[in-house]
Amino acid sequence: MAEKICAAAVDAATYAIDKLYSYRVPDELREQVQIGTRVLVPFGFGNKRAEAVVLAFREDAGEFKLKPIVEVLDETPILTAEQLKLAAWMRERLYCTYFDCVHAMLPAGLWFKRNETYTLAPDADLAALRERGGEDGQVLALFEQPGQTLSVSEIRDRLGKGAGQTLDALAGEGILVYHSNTAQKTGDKTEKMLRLDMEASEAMSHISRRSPARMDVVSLLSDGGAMSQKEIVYMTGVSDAALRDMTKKGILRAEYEEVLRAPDFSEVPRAAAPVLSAAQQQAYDGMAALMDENAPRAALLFGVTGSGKTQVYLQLIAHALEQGKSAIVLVPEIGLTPQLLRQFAARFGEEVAVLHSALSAGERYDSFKKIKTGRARVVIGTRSAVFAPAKNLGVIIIDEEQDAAYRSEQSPRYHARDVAKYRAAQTDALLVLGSATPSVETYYGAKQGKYPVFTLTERFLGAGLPEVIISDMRGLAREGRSGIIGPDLERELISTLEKGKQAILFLNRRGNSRVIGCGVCGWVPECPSCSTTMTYHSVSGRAMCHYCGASIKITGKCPQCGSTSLFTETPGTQKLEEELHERFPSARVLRMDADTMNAKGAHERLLNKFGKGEADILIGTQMVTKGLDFENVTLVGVLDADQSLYAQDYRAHERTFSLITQVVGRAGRRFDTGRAVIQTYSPLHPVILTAARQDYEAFYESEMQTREALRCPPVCDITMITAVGELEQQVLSSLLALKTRLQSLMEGQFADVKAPVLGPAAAQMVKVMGRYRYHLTIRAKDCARWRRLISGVLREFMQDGKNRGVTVFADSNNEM
DNA sequence: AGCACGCCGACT
DNA sequence: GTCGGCGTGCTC
Repeated sequence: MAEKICAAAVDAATYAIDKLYSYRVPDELREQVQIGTRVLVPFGFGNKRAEAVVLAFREDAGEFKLKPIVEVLDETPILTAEQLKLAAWMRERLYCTYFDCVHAMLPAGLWFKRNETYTLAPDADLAALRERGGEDGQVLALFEQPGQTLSVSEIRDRLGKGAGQTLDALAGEGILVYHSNTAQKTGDKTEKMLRLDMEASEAMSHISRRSPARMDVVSLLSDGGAMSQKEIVYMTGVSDAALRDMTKKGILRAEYEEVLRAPDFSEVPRAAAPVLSAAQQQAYDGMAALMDENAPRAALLFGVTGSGKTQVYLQLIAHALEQGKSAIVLVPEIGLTPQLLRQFAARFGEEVAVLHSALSAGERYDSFKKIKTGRARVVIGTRSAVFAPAKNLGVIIIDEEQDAAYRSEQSPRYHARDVAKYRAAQTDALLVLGSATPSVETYYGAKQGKYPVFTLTERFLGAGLPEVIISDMRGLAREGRSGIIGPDLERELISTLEKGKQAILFLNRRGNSRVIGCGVCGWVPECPSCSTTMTYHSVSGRAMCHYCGASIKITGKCPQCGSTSLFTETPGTQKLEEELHERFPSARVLRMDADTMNAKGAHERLLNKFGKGEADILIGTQMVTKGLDFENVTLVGVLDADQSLYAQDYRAHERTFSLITQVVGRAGRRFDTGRAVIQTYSPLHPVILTAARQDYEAFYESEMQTREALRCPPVCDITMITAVGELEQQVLSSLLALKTRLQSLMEGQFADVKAPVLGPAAAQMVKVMGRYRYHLTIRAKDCARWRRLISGVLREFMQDGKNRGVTVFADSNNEM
């Protein structure tokens, strides 16, 4: 029999050298090696073991002297033919490696912690072997007796990196026996908790006066409690290495605690099919008919907030199940609430599998297996659930399809909507894009007639749209009015509280940025490795950088001029809370932001509290916009609607419109007509005006004009090439060289896709973790030919030794 | 990216 | 003489 050869995607291969590598399949592994199984292969000079996925079999190896597959990691193929095809499709479009794509499709729980060991052969003559000099001798000196086993990491620790080849050679001679056991990773199922392993006073005596951070750690843990490593680092700014050292010295003890549990649905009582409203029924009928065509079909379900899209989804999924098919439902990261899960569980019980990043590795693996074996046919999850190995797919639903969370910011930089489109087309499934404010791209597609639109306009149970007040904030400061709550909002709050109703106030910004500075010399803490101002956190008394986590202790004295006039300003939720307490002393206020949401389950507890009417006003950031449904809320305020309006990227308008529309939709969801106050400094801006009227159509028309004028998607594709590196000059000059190369290719063999290249321009955050980032921007149609040009230039760049230390990547139609 | 090879300066 | 700096090239 001819020798069997397979082609595999190897994880150790970087973009510059990514291709399918051929390996010899040893006879004894013949049966096990199949397309879609993962294997362990030797790669590179040291024959370091690398993980790989078998993608094809080959007849002939060509010139190469092939290395053999060492081990097979799966009993049965872990990836289906459909998934492998999808991987190839992604690689071609996303400027990433084969393995990146494959990796994105598999749950973290499936990855292995490799423990490679070498055992000295039992019959080895140690004395004779010790006579050997050089590297062999050094390696052998580590073994004290025949039969002894050492792990590769141990050997590397003692001898440094270079031992690989020597080990391999000795194994070849039969002196050492290689073995690898692959224990499934359960790493992120637990969190590392640290506690003091001795009395605090004794611990202190073990610490040098010169390490204040370690003293902070001891005093932090002096009450005998345990804290997660992450929290300790956050509170004290101590390094991981210092904590490790303290653990080694016996000052601290590490424990591992389970972090999260898989949601348990067994207790959820089953619910019957909902009765649909006329509009819901019409939308359902239309989409069910599309599903029954068993052809690539898509539809846009355009339903205002509160119009009951979820009921339609549930019915569609039930329809798919009746046909013996399966369904995938995608929700944005923050949309995946326990309330929503319970709804699905009530309807489909054990058929539901949940996939999202907050699950532990083990749980994700369990869900994955449930789906792969067909035990669960309803998958609900965030972005990566789009890869779920659902069999016989009937429908893929993307809820709030405009949400930015569907785009991955790491390689592979895919958009779940694009992947879903491809999968639906490949498997003759129906793709449903649901939204109250569709992305401009999606609505454009609908206008082009690519898919039908089903509209839900009436709000559930007939609740009306809120009355919207656009509150002009210009000139208020001149009138001697300070603070974030304007006169309109104040008036509305008073009347809401008088009626015993509830209000939600929304701050249009990320997290809780508290600035600290010196009132005398103007000093503000700047991150040494990122281009940011550090924000002050009162819990830890430190200023920290949100990008790299670096922090400095605030002592109450300005490090620059020594004055004690440090001030902190809280433009965020804390300040608003204070202002509310001042003006409405009797109102009970709940604050929902990153600061209060750290503890486990805090989110749900807080919402429950608000839902039960234990508070009058809920304030928060992005988190409060989605998925909340409170009967008693009749007032909603957007405090700074402009915040996201003037951002640099072309999706800023879209995001602002969507945000305001959704927030406004929070008011008056049930029987009372609600009111919404939008505070803005641009009361005449079309985005604000159309959002206040909840007039998507008008917003779309005006936005499309902008997109055409600026040549942005969907009118044109934008490819962005980003270079990142530690030396700013080098990043700039390499990127400039790349630009020149791109331009010269577009003069020559790629004249057919010629387009102007803009940049290099500094990224919004020029410096992150000590690395500078610059962009090139090109507006051109993203076609196969174009991608060939870009991927070619990227590869060339990475292969050029001059660009060492600079990494580049490209992506298409991302935010800028 | 990693890792080995190779070619030059400082130091036992 | 050799140890080790990092420039250069390769990974089936």
